[in-house]
Formats: sequence, structure tokens, C-alpha cells
Amino acid sequence: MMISEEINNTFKEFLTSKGLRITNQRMAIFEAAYSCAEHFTAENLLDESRKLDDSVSRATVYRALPLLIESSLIREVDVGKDFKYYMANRDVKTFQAQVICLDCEKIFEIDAPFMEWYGKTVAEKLSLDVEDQRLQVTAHCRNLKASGSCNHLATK
Amino acid sequence: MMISEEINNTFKEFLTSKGLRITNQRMAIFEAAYSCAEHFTAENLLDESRKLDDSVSRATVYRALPLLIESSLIREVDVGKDFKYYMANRDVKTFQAQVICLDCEKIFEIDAPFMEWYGKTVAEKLSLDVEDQRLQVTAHCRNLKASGSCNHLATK
DNA sequence: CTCGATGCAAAATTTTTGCAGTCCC
DNA sequence: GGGACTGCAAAAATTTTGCATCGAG
Repeated sequence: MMISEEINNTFKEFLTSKGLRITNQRMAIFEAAYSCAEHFTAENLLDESRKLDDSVSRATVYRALPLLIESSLIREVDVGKDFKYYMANRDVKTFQAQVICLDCEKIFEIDAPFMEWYGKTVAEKLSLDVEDQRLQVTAHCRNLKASGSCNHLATK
Repeated sequence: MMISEEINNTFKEFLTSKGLRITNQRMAIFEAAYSCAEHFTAENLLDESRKLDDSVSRATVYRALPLLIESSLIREVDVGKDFKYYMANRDVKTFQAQVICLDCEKIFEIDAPFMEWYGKTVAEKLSLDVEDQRLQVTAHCRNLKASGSCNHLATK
């Protein structure tokens, strides 16, 4: 998959605006992130980045992730495992909830627009500035044992 | 704080029903968990357990936690940090959301009954059996800089 | 050139596990 | 007395950090 020149420049502009340097490793990590269609881990990202620039090290990936998050180009998806997932913010829609399938290990993102209302309500009542919200449902596939797979979710 | 004999027996009955043994260490860990008024970590629990029985080891705490969770006597509260929090299930209320204060490091539990509806809706649409749900709001105290503390939340 | 950025390996953190000895039933 | 349970320490697994070197501007 080719990454559009436009989004590519978005990251470069972010780096420049922060007084940070545009390095081959940072660009490789960024492009690798956008080459992943689904959620990915830091380790996945290291592997993909090295396909573009084999000099990328694990440390640089971990140092680049906060930059990609701060620039809103990717977002963190923490579903309570030992490690975190990330995903490209291709289209920033409404708030999303995660449905985590315990059978097929997949994470499905579904729109949950009422989260915005919920955050505002909580913030109002408690005098808070909301930084982040998450709504997650972990579940088993009801049909798994019958059909042998839970790919019915993939039709979402 | 004295733990009621009744809840104490609940754990013993759970262990017996599972064919597990009632050991001094397990009871100390259980009582320590119920002596904590707030959320606690595995390390907190180790410290508290050792006040009751100094032979308790870290490994035994980690091995006892799943038992306490399975028996519904405590529940896990994962707010996305490197470690997990736990808390005694003194009164099993409706569904609860967590408000995590980024300033005072406290976690506030608030009722969010609509989570039950949400889980049912998702389960219905996707043919799932919901195992668990979480709704979390991380936020800053709006008045922190003015008042120097965010204890207004404590009045919840 | 200069100093921010990188790779490497060691450290840090939390949780898990193997094993020899312990003690509950 | 037998096997479940425990403590200890080492291992796992992911992320962070110190330091010498590299390279973007």
C-alpha cells in the first residue's frame, strides 16, 4: 500500500514544528505504521519498520511511538494485556469502543458516539478536563463451538 | 477493621468447593485484601498480608489473586498502567466506570448502569457472550492549579 | 560543525515458573 | 503420609535508559 504524500508531510511538519529532526528511521517507522491495516504491537512495528530500513532499532521504535501518538497520526489501544496495541488514525471519527474477542484474539472497533456525551456529563459533574476515555467489551463468540470459528464478526 | 465471620467463611467455602486447601497464607492474603479500603496493587497486598503472616511470599500473592477474583470476592481494575489494581467487592453494585485522576493518582468508581444495556446491545448484534466490560475516563482536575489539590472529587 | 538521534546492551518492572521442602487434610 | 501448597530465586516479557557514535541541518 502506498502512503499518500499528504499524510507523509503531516508527520514531517509535526516533527519540524517541534524542532525535531526528520530521520530515515522515524519516517520508516511512520510508514510502517500506516502500512498496517489492523492493530499492531511495538514488536510488529519494529519488524515492519525494518523491512523499510533495516537499521531501525527497538529503542527507536519505542521512542517514536509517543511522537506518532502526540501528532494524532496513530492512537494507542490498551485492552489490558501485558503489551499495548496501536493503530493508524486513518479517519478520526466519533469515539470508538473496542470489542475484544477472546476466541480469535481480534479487536473490533465500533462507533460509540454517546461516549462524547458521557465524558461531557462526567466532566461537568466533577469539574474535570477529560483527557481520554475507553469503553471495552470482552466477549466469547456464541457460535464458535458450532461453526469452528468466529469470523461472523468480520462481517461487521 | 474486623472482617465479618460471614465473608470469611465465603472464601473458605469457595476453596473447599474447589478442592483447594485452606492455608494460613491464603487466609492472610484474603483478610489483607479486605482490610484495604481503596484500590490496591499486588505489591500493596503483599505488604499488608505480611503484617498478618510474615511468611507470605510474593509468588503466593500472585497465585491467590486469581482465586479471589474467581470467587468474586475481589475484582480486577485495569486502568492501563504497567500493573493492575484490585479492590474488595464489598457490595456488588451495578456496573461501574472508573474516573482516573491524573493529578492525584486516585481512582473513583461511579455507577454507570447504561453499561449493562450497552453490553446487551453489542452481544445481540454480534452474537457474543459478554465476559467483561470497562468504561474509563482519565482526566485532570480543573481546579487543581487554583486550589492546589483535587480533593473536591473526594466529596463524591 | 554541533548537538539531537540512534543502536546496542544492560537495567527496570511486573508477573510467572521450577524446584525442593512444608504442612493441610 | 501423600500430594497440594509454599518460599525462594531465576526466568519471562515488555519497555526504558546510559553511553558512545552517527548524521541532519
